[in-house]
Amino acid sequence: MKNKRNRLQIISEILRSSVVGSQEELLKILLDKQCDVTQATLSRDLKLLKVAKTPLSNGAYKYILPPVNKPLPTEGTYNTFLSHGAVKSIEFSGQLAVVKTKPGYASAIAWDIDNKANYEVLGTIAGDDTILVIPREGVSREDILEMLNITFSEKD
Amino acid sequence: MKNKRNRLQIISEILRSSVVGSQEELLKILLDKQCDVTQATLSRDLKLLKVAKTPLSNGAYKYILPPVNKPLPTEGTYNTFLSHGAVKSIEFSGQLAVVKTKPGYASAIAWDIDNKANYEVLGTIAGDDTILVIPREGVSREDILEMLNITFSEKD
DNA sequence: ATTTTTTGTGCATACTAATGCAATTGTTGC
DNA sequence: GCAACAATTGCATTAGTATGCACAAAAAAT
Repeated sequence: MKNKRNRLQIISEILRSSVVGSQEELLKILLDKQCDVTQATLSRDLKLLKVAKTPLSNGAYKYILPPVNKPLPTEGTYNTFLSHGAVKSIEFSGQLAVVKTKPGYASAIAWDIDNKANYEVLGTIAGDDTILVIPREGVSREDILEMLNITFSEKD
Repeated sequence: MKNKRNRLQIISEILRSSVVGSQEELLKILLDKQCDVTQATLSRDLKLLKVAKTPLSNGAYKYILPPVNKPLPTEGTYNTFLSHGAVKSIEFSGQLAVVKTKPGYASAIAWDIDNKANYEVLGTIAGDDTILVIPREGVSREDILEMLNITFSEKD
């Protein structure tokens, strides 16, 4: 077990900067960079990174990273979302989440959520002090909370 | 050789409206819709449509259509809704549909939907670039897509 | 109309990716 | 330190996907 996090980092850099069409191919590139793993591990890594394999116009395939590569499952950032000055509460009902903000802040916060949330959120609709968050199917309440905490854990 | 173009259209509606994780799975859904093809053909279709297979947070996989910014492989009278200049995407979660538009366009498009959709839609709520569409009970996702395509197929 | 070319498809198979299992290594709490 | 547990990986295998080839159907050319 060399260093997984480092390897994931290297993989993202490779995928961001070149066209890789198969795991075997990526395997060789990694070997050159002193990362000696098997295809099995690579498959798991790519799953973790949510890398998609997509067809190109030229008939080949390419692995692509998800649009906004969020900080991966980093540890302990709790309640940072609720610590955000403008956010008052978040509650769930059924599949939906409702975020309450200070008056006037809803659109701004909603915009942040829209732009920083990658997979979990389908869309948001903001009033003046209320945001309706529509999670993607299969996304749990915990997933949403975690996403919000990570999203709002730095600066802003 | 039934009708390739029609099949591609059906495939994209299926992929837009549900989570499909393998070609075999898609094959079965297509069979229900009187599209009887083999996995080989499906693989070619997906390549043509540039459909990517991507891992989800929940550990499963999903085929996803490319973002609708480029001219789809020849377009007839299909996908007219998504071809609408201001409409960026439509996705579903649970009973709800979420339409993304260019900034500022949501209300206008929502108004169109409200007024032109008779039975299928109970109502819409629009933010700035997001519309929440609430379908009537018993209306399927594909019904919604079809309704939108028809609704937006003329002048507008 | 007949030939030629292009397109669409299935079949079989090669290729590629995902994963159950077990072994190993790292972590945590006594 | 040591037991208990969690994380990471390889191996072997299965599951899943892509494609060469051949043929049929459609379209285009003559």
